[in-house]
Amino acid sequence: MAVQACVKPKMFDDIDDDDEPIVFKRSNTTSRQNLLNSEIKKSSSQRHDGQSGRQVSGVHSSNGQNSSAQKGKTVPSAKSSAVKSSAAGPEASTSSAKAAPVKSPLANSKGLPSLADRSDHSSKQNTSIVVKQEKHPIKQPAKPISDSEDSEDDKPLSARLSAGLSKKNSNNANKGLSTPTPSSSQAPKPKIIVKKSSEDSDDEVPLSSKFQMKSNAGASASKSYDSDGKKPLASKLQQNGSIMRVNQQKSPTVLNKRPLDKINSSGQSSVKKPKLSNASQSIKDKQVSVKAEPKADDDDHIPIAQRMKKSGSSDSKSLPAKQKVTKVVSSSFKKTTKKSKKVTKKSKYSKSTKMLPSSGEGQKWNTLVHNGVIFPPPYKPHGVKMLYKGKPVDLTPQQEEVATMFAVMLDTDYAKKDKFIENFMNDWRKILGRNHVIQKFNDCDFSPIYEWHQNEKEKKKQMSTEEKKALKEEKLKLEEKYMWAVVDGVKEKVGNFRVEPPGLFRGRGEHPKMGKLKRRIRPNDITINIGKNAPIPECPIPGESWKEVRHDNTVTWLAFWNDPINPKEFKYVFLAASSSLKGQSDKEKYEKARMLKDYIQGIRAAYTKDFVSKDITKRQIAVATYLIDKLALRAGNEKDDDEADTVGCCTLKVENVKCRPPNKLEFDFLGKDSIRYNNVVEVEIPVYKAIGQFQTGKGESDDLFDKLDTSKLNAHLKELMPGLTAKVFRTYNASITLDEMLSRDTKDGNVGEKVVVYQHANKEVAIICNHQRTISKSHAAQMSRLTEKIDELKGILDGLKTDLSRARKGKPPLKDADGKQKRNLTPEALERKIAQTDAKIEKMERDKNTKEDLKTVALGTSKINYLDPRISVAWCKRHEVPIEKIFNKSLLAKFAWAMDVDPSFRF
DNA sequence: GTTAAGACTTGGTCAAACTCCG
DNA sequence: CGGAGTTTGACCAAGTCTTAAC
Repeated sequence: MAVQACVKPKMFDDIDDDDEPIVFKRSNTTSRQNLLNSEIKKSSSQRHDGQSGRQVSGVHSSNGQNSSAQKGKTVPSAKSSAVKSSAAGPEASTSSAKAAPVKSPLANSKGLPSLADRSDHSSKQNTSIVVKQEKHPIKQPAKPISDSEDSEDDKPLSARLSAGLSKKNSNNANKGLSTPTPSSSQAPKPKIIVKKSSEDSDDEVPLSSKFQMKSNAGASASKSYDSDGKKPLASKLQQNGSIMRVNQQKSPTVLNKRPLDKINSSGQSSVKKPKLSNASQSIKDKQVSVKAEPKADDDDHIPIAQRMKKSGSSDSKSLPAKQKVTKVVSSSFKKTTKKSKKVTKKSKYSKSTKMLPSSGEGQKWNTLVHNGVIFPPPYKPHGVKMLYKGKPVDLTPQQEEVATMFAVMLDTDYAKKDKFIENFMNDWRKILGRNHVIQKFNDCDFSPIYEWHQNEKEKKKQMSTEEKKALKEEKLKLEEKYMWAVVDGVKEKVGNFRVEPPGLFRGRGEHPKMGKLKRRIRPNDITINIGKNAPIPECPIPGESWKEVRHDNTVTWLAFWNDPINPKEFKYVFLAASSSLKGQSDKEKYEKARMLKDYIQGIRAAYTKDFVSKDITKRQIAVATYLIDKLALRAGNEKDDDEADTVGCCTLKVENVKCRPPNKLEFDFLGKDSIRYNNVVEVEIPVYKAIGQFQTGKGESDDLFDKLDTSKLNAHLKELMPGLTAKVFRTYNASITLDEMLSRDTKDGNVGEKVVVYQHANKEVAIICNHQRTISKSHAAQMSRLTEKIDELKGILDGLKTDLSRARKGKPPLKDADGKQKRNLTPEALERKIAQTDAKIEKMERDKNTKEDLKTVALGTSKINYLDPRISVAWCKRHEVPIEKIFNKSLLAKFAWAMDVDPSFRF
């Protein structure tokens, strides 16, 4: 039973072979196994969860481990899946089937992206440690077709399916690199590894990711499906927000949550090690240990709501029926697990733990090796002279550099803003010197530089493909060493290893500092954080040196410098999103949100009660919490005067909320990034009244919640549930909405139709979170082009219909627009053509509507930050939708930790 | 209890890369 | 092959939240 351990050795090969896309499928067998695996995993991972992965294996995260195990078992099923698919769903199968063949060829060449990669990595890594390996090939069934990604939402477009195949194969590519190292826990000595990796190129696959695919996963835990559990907030739905909300309402539920019951069932005591659910658990544990022992026991002070949950909470999920099945097995596994765990533990347990404060110290890593950061190249003067009062002006390179920064922005809105110009001129004047000929902005003519720049851009564009490629390779060569770090022996991608180049600050909204010169950052501005025994990165600029070198393993940053615009703030260099460090905290974030599911009822009941509390502070907290819950508002920290004037819940001003009798509220304010939030919502009468009370006697620009700020609010939330803060509600509401919509709206159908359901849910979440994007400049043109095309098709359709009726009477078709005689077709052929044209028109209209519909909605943000990827992965497995249709390459890498979730997982 | 510092997540934009289509 | 359209990923700003300091 080494199960946990890890490794999955050579999957790579296997995978490669297949190349096919991965479809998740679940078969009974599989599921069982999954369960098992999951259990295992859980136990192991969970517990340490934080650390789990890495430590244990040394290499990867827990996932890895599991995966291996699973793989073995799983495989069979997987394979079958392919087959099955056909059997299974009529339509679906077709698509998949089709796809598969096609793809494979491609695949070979490139390899499957994500999966392959992952596997690869894993294998390598594992090696080191390895415990068991089984390899099996997991195969992946058919590849998906990529559908066209269209985004259509609502409509069933059958069409889309067809589209595509393609696309994404390319992704992959990477392969190997991984070099994983063994390392593990303690020993830090990685270097070797590092290098290797670089070779590989790219892969981005995070180690952790590697595994994945399997189907299984923590079944037990996951299971919860409950319908009851989720309770939707009625709220969201209800809103009708003017913005665009759909109105749906789901009121239902909420009422009771099953929590209690379920929870209990699980039986926690035993839980401890064996299966923790994950993060949440870990969190709990930590807390407990740290501060709280007491807590656990005494609930007294804990709010009711909380208490309910206490016990079971996280585990609750696990319990359900499914387990039973598994159980037997599981038990045995557990044992194993445990053992292994122990081992593991030793090594790492302490280590990585996440950041939860409680757990002792927040150590994030044991060894950290990296090469520092790379600086932008020095400025190269172009010598193009700008005009001042119509005459060319000589500028020093430094002066020219700043002038050029402005010149290249001539065609942006920034260049037209007074504040921007003022700040720019102030900083530029400092460089020009007091007596410089250039004094007034209005006498400046930057156009020669602007044109020079446009010209350069054009030249670049005109370069041949080879030239571009060569340039790219050169850059890669230069940057390669900075792209990776080795954390506890595992090679991980670095996120932003390039130091920000100098430029003019582009604040969003009406930022008081826009246009200020963001000066060049030098080594002397940079603090490096690296393992104690690791070699200190060489400073890339000869003759200069780092400001400081630290060895702080309680933080995750590799380097930082003070923001030149706001010296009190820092710019950090972190690992990429695909790293296991980030993955772990991501997972913890979602586990916390899932925990909220068990408390939410109590919390809602509590704040509802406080809407009429005599204590005004309580009332404000209640109403604010309600708004955060129902409208997914952000907390709203206080801001300084030298920042854009935006607000969140706690900083709402009286003028931002208008009461619309009888019980509606209109919100209108600028939120994060100065994105406008404008929504009319129907609220409970007590809330409506309370808002009115908060407004009375205040001026328009006074704070609506004068007794409140985010720290008070969060302190209160923490009393309701451990670790609860305002932002958790956004995550919770987004994920629960996705989960519910998917389970409610997914119908039998082909892959394309299912993807539409997903996109529709995704859009709903984006609307709830107010994720907007600016309408593309060419939107109007694109729309009218679509309309034109549709009209053209309609004209053709009419012509065909005329021809058809003539043909039926035995007459020849009319001449076409050019006066040429058309071919004489049979009525049947014409009918066929008419049907085709009809379908085409329909699809285009759907596309057009979708496009209009989504012109201001950004779907990506919620997918990246708010939707628990396990919901998507499990849904894909349940419905045989290839995960690649939902997640692109980078998302697959980022969510590697979620890939082995059990198909029955529900948020 | 407030403020400040510090660390990390969230978010929109834009240009490059890629896909589609004629 | 070329251009329009779409998607991706880099970029870096702007939030949230915790903890340390007064």
